Amino acid sequence: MTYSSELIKGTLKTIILKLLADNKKMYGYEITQKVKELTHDKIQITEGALYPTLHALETDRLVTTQTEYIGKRVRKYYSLSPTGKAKTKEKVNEFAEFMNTMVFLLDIKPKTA
Amino acid sequence: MTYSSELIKGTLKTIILKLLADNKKMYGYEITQKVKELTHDKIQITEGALYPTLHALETDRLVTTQTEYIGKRVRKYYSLSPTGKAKTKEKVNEFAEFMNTMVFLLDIKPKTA
DNA sequence: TTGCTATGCATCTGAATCTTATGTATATTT
DNA sequence: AAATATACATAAGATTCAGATGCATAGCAA
Repeated sequence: MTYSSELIKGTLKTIILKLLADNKKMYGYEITQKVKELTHDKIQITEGALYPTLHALETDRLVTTQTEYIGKRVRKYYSLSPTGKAKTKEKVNEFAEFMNTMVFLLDIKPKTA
Repeated sequence: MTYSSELIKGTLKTIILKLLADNKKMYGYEITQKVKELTHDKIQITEGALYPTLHALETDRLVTTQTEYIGKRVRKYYSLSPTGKAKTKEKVNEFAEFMNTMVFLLDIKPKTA
């Protein structure tokens, strides 16, 4: 099962930033695998969504990059800049608030675990 | 304060369906005002987003419509069809699950009210 | 050794969904 | 009389994502 793609919209950037905040440096492919793993395949980040987003984060100076070679294969690592760290908190907080609003609007009962 | 628009993406249809599930029949303008009111202006539905969405719901047979005249002014009421009611539960549940996934992914602490 | 799968980067076309602007018209308030 | 609120709607443009495609290296199984 995968969430209908429309739900992911608007959260991708936040997810990526949060992963980078927790892992110091990660490369693109690693991010897709980590999200797959953490969400038990419920969220799959496609490459067509991932790379443009990473490039946008770089353009906005929220991440810095360093290229490494594993054998002959290129690997591009992304790390949060100080601005990026601040932005991450901001985006995560905003999403948390948004969730509270939606819980109220949609009258969602908390899970009795 | 208003949530950054990207967050709303993908949830608009769900919000509208849920409102109709709670209110039997509503017209477009009423929906925008109700959402504004319930969210204390944090979510604002623009007309450019609302009407195409309502028309899409009608095309998909999730809602039925009835036109009324208030004086000389047209008012178009929307009501959920049986299919629409089922779809509403489906969408709300999906969003609830999505939120659980995101809470875990983003490591969001529940609010201590 | 050949082919399949995984790793790893990237771009492009198209679809979906939203914002902003515009348009029309009636009703109410100042 | 003018401004604001109510009420519908569409159109152009921006954003953002999925799916397809492309290139290349690496590992594993037949």
